[in-house]
Amino acid sequence: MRRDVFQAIADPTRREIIGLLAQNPLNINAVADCFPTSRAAISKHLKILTECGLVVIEQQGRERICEAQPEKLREISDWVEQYRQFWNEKLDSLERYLAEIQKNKVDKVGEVDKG
Amino acid sequence: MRRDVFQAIADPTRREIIGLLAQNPLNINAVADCFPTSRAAISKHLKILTECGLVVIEQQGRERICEAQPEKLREISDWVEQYRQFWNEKLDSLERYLAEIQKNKVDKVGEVDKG
DNA sequence: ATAAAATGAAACCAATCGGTTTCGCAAATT
DNA sequence: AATTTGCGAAACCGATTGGTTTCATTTTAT
Repeated sequence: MRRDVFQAIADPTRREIIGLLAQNPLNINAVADCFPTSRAAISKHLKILTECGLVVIEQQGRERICEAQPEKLREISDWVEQYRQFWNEKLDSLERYLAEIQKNKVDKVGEVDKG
Repeated sequence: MRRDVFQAIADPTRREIIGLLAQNPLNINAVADCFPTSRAAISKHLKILTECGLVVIEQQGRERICEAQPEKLREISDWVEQYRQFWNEKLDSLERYLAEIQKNKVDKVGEVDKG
């Protein structure tokens, strides 16, 4: 099944799994041991992660070794980064606004001093 | 309700709404007019987007103006970027590998020429 | 050969999701 | 004053989600 990376990382458990596998590859039971849920549930999460390419699984005898493919996160990164300029602009104008009211306050104080 | 930004951007329609509102603020009907779904459906999407802070809505008479707050995407950016170093490393080692087999190929050709 | 370990697959469940239609209400137009 | 516009809320629907338990299969260890 074709899977969406955005949908895959929507679940907090799956994000944790990625964080876990980014450190070192683990077999499915080892991953499941890190969570309070059942092995079957983790196995389903891993299936979703492999279906969108965030994880690859290699069969080794009776074990299946799961490895993170974090470069697939570039799709997310690309989407988010198209808005970075936009949000920087907004923060810049906020800073200008704050600087402006700060300036006015100083001016007011000056006036009081004068008056 | 407390909402998760990751879950909010999981839906493609909601990502489109963000893209739309990043250009200029629109009222709810104007947003809905950009999609084939009903106004009620879009309204629900906007509710989710406001609940996680990706959109703010300002009442103006009978209209409600929706504005994107893309700086909230920083949460996504921060999570993804923690893996960038990791995936750059992997790509680097892939490049080294490709360079290596390329070198071997050239060596082989040299051998053939010699033999 | 038998037992244990690692896993997939299937059946099931309640909750959530993304969608709809309908109704009602307040603000703006006529 | 009557009508139109913009919208929320509610009820409903089928599909999907995240979880479970149980069972079968394959590999490895005893």
